Amino acid sequence: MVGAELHEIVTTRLRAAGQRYTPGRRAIVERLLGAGQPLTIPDVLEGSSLPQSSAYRNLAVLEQAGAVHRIVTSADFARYELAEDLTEHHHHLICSNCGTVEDFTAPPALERSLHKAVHEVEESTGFAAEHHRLDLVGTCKSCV
Amino acid sequence: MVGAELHEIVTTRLRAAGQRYTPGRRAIVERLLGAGQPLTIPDVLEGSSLPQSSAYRNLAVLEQAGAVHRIVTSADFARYELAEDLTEHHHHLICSNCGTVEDFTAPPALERSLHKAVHEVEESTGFAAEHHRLDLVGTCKSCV
DNA sequence: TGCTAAGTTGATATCGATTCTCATGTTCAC
DNA sequence: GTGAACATGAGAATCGATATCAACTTAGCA
Ligand SMILES: [Zn+2]
Ligand SMILES: [Zn+2]
Ligand SMILES: [Zn+2]
Ligand SMILES: [Zn+2]
Repeated sequence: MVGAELHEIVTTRLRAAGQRYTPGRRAIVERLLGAGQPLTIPDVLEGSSLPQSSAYRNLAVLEQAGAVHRIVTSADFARYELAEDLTEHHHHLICSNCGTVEDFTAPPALERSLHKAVHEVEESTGFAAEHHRLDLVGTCKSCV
Repeated sequence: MVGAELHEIVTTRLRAAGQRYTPGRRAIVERLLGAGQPLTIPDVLEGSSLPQSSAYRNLAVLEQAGAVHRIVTSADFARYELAEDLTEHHHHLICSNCGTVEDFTAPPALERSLHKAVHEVEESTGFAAEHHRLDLVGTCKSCV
């Protein structure tokens, strides 16, 4: 997905939610796009003149519109990334020491196995799964 | 795992952390054992005379001692369950509507596939995984 | 059984990430 | 251009969770 295309999709999704794609929102989306990993609010604000309250509000709006996904861990701050259908399906490596979150892509065989299991669980429990979430919790490279 | 055995293990773990297995802590462990699904603090307090501050403190102590596991979702309250090695390895069905969390056990083939993938990811990224976490997010049976 | 150190309790105060408020600024539609 | 609707940003408010601290229990020893 190239940048221009991304912004068009975000525009469409915001419109559908009765909202506008303002420069502040675009700045947030671009920062998330450039980061390549989920960012906290302080990360998003760093070196920017964006007010904190606007960052919180706009990330919430973008999440409601389906353009951004919020990741909550046991760390102090939540993290945000572009919605999966704007990037690609992936999972997370969560460092229990420093709190950083990295992306990783699971082997196709595992994804197939997952989809099959999701189906089985739906059948047997009556739970309607919207998506699966797989995290590996441990220690990241830079925390040794 | 039968109750008596469980309490012995909890006692041991608390001792190792320099703490005691008091009646209040035991009451919490028994409630978690009886529930069979992760409970919020209000759930734990319901119909009990346990003060809120003690519940928070003791659940934190039990978590540090490795007897209890804390689950954080996007719902208002965190949830607590007995540590996996006191029950059995399992995963969670998270209702995005009402916030409840149910346990489910993944098919052995999936767990094998997972372990293999975890190993591969560790090799390729340098991340040291302590455990994996698989959640299905969707709508529970009672939320239709 | 007393004694003391260490741990625990519970009411309350405090914290801090996030959300809410509202007056002002901006944008879109007609 | 005008008005309605939406967005902004500074600050206040919210609220789950944590810290505080004096009073209470317990464990271990003499
Ligand atoms: Zn780390
Ligand atoms: Zn997947
Ligand atoms: Zn539900
Ligand atoms: Zn598993």
